[in-house]
Amino acid sequence: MAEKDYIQQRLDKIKKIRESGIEPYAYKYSRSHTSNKIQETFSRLQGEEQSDVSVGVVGRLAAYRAHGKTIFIQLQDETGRVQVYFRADELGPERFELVKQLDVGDFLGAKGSVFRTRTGELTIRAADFALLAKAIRPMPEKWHGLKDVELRYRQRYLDILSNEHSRNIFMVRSRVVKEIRNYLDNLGFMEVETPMMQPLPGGAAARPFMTHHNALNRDLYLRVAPELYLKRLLVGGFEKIFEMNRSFRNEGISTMHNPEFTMLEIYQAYVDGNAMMELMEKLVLYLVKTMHGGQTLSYQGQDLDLKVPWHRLGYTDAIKEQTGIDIWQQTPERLVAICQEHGLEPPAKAGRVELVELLFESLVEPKLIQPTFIIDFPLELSPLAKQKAGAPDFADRFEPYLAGHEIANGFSELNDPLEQRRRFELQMQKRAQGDEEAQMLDEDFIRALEYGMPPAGGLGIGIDRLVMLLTDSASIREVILFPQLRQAANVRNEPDNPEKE
RNA sequence: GGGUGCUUAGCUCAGCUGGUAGAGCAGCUGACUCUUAAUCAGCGGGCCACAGGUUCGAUCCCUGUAGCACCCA
Repeated sequence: MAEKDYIQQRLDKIKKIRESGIEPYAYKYSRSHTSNKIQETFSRLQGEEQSDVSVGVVGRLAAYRAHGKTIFIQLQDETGRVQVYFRADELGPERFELVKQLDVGDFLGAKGSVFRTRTGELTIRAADFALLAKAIRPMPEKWHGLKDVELRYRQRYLDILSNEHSRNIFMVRSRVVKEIRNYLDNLGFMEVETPMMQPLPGGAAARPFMTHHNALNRDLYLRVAPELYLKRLLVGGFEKIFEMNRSFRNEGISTMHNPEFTMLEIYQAYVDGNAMMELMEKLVLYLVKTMHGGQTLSYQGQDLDLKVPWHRLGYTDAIKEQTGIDIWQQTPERLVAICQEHGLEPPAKAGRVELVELLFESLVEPKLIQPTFIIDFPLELSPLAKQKAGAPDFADRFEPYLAGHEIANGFSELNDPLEQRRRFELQMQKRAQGDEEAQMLDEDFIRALEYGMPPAGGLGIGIDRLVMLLTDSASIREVILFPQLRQAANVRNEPDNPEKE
């Protein structure tokens, strides 16, 4: 049946219901038990036994089974489903007629005693009920749910109401975020909020979104990272801080990238990157234990063992393991040849470090299945990290990899203002040469460093990717409630008139 | 950015070598006072993503566009 006919049928029902003196969009209903509470509280009921108390439940009508003068429905609330039983002889003809006007998708409240049916299901025998909200569109298929990936993302409400798996992912996500806050709180970290709208987008190699503030008449950028503001707070004397919130990168969309994503950044004064590595591995192990009860995780058919300490492997050594070559001993021409031998096509103007980076991302990353910290990154790729002691071309920096994906990034924070200025200047040179991801010199940040920043370790964790691991999700879109999509071809409310009030 | 695939009823999906489309769920009508994807009988529902082309004739073949998915850079 055509969509408009469904809606017309429902509208006709609403008219009929209103004519009988009932408002189909109620204000409230008094609930005494959630669905799962019904199961817990009355599990002892046996045989013909019936509860002497009356309970009130609410939810969306999820299943409707009519048998002449009796009707069974299932109400779905956030905790699960509970069955409600309507009898014509107990409700009277008028009330029973209203039950017949109900559709799957409507919100209802019902009151009555609890009993167990012949088939053993705990059921509420409705003494009274109320329509709370009438749905005028048909729900997704009751058995298969909503399968169409595009619809699942565009109309996520349908996905979470009809697919338990999706619903569960977002409940896990919520718990992960909560447990992280808990964990850090217990360690004495303070949560802070720094600007998402920044005059200069700093803290990561990424292209920003730009916006404009009318009253100030100035361009602002959505942050690509909170890093430079959090470090200003270290200057200010806060010693253990974190921020867990959105950052924005104006880049491609993929199974691992959404333009807006959630990042946790943690900074601790007077420690170095090693302390942050330990914090990282212990935090993840804690989450896995809390969520899954063990120290292993199954992700996309791979078993990951999160026991600490995780493997540490040097950046250079990691490439050597995969290629057998010490990359720093090779000429750029030789590096291009090595790339090509592995089926890679380096961009024409790629310099030495870009070639090395390409080799690392293509040949090493996918092999890093079990938890591994890659350490000692090339300094040129790490403009905000402190040099490695005794190895000035390398940074005291690490990235943990799980299942072939980078899930965090951290280092001993560079706190030498002169060295930081030099690094920014190198970035600006790259920028002048056309590298749009190179970082911009932030004078205000340098000035803060000039007042003195304590030595500190910093760590940034991609929360979306972490949730992917913990929920065995193959795409970042599965763990973001409303992922960014292209404009649908057939949407009706196109925002060509955003001024409507 | 490149390649491959998908798009058919509100939803889940069939549709052969080109001959104007099917099922289940959902819906409507009727039967049914303990059902569990209730059952039984009947009925309705389609811009076959969109725009062109080839053809006597296109859901099907070709080209383009859009969205989505996967792979590659």
